[in-house]
Amino acid sequence: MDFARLEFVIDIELRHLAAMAAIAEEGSFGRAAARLGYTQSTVSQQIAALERAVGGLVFDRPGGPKPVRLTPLGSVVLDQGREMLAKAEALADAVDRFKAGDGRIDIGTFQSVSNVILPSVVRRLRDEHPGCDIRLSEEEPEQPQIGDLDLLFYDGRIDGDVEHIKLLDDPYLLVADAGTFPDGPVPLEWLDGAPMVAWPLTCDQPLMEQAVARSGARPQIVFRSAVNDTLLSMVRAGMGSAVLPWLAIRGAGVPSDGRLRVHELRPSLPAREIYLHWRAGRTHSPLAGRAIEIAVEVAAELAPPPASA
Amino acid sequence: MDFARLEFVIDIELRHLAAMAAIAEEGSFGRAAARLGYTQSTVSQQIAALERAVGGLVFDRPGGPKPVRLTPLGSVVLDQGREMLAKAEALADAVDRFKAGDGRIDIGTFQSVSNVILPSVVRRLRDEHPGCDIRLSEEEPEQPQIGDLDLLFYDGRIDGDVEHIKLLDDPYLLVADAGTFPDGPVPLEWLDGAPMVAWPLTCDQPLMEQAVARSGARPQIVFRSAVNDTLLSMVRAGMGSAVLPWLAIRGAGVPSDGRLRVHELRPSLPAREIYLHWRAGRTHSPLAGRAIEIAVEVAAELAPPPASA
DNA sequence: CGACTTCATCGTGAAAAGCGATGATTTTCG
DNA sequence: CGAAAATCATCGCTTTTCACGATGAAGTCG
Repeated sequence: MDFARLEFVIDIELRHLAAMAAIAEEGSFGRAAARLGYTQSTVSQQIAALERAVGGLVFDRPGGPKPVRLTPLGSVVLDQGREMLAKAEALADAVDRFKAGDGRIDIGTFQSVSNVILPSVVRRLRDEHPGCDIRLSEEEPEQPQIGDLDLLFYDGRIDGDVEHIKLLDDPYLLVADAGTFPDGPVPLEWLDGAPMVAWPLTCDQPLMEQAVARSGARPQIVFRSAVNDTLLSMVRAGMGSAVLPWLAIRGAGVPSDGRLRVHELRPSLPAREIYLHWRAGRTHSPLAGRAIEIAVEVAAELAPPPASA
Repeated sequence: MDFARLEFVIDIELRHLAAMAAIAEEGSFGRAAARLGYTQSTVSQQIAALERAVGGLVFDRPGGPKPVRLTPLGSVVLDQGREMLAKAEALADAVDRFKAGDGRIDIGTFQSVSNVILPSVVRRLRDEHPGCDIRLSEEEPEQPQIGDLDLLFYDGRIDGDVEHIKLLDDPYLLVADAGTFPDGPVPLEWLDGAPMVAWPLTCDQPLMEQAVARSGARPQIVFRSAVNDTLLSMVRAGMGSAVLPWLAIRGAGVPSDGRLRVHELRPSLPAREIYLHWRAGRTHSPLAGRAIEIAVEVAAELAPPPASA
């Protein structure tokens, strides 16, 4: 922006333009003053200041009961001034809308994480703030970056200057074709050597597989895919079992699936933790603040009973 | 205009928005202050005032050498604020252009009056101010009205609250077919009973005809038209003579015409007076002021020698 | 931990805003 | 023609705001 060009405009005050507009409509300094809640002398001085700023008279004052009239310069100033006032009103409106919670919010979501949570959050947010502009981005770099996002869902901690809140613990469960294992909890060691399908080694997946390995079981990963439905189809096809977080299983509608069985693991694996992140030290928009609250609510409602299957 | 909506916006100053924009670009209050010619503490207080006005922080100040960043609210305010600043610049530009003489001017001209003067005035005005917007209107009510015109040419005085300047005396001359009269001045009484063509009875025409009548001569008006070329064609065709102002004769190119002769009248008739009018008490635009000067110049150059033919 | 950078705050003097009262000028009306 | 009314400008006056310089508080970096 070129600030040199603003040299004398900087002295123009919106108050003065508003006074000028009121005078132009009323035809009198005094009536304009009454309308604006000033005294006549104040308005007189405001116009004097404006005329000093633009370097010329903006009204001809005939004196007596004749209405004042815009000078040609005054017409120019008022034309442009009205546009400035319109922009000022637009600013006020935008600020009001922003405070009311409308506005834009950028949310990052990664991988299969929160394909259950996020839709509910978006739904409630849109219901509360029909005018809001919600943007989602699902990128998957090596290290998730908060970048310019307002909020970022991720199943793990993020380094950088970031604050976070844990939304829920998402326990790992075993999904297997009916008949593979007897109903009920499955000991972790049964997975040793078992054919399994699994997610790619991103996000929490490496940690989970390390936990399995630490228990001594060495399953045989026969297929990796990030697509849950594909994995579950493979399970149904007898290709192998899968250890998936509860959210992913629920999201795919497994409990109502005839061929699939869901088993708890014994001992249970460390649950995947779902976090919501945002940049530290940044002031939230009202919308972002509300989104965090909603995400916590949704997570609480979704939270699996500690030990049910 | 709705002034109630401006309640809190009225407290926003362009200075503060300019400071905000500079800070957003520089990333620092201090550098922005240096750029704007303020001290850091002043800029700090300006932003504080702006934040008071919009009711929320517009920058996050991380402290230390980290650059300050816009809050979400700040983004909203700055987006709108930049538009306000752009309008402010537009105002400054418009005022500058106006002062430089660009802008609009409305000029009224009546009847055949000033079909010689006005083109030269317009030409010079346009040469000096290529960007100017010149509007001419040629209306002919019973009483010419200044209305919203900046300038009004008329061959007589106008009542109302009007100032004026006399541009020139436009003497009446006799135009006749070659051979009708001997070369040289023609006594007014020779017109008694003579066939003549003439303008309609508007503007100065009635006054002129009354002057002729007062001299005792009673010419016979055989045709009236406001179109000079038509009148002169009739003179050429032997239909009759014409008493026309010098400007009209000059405008039609008569002196270079083979069949027509131009005679002075003895005694001469009171010259038609060409005035330029404008509303009293109204401040001129620079363009209007210059137009008046140019009109006077043009008139002076056109002024006929007192007694030549 | 100390040097450095950054913004906030404090105190001060000057400037300006806004007010009420008064003045000057013009129109209107008796 | 003169009195009344209406209008904007101006003059003190008080309160607020502006801008400054100096100092303080908080963070980063070596």
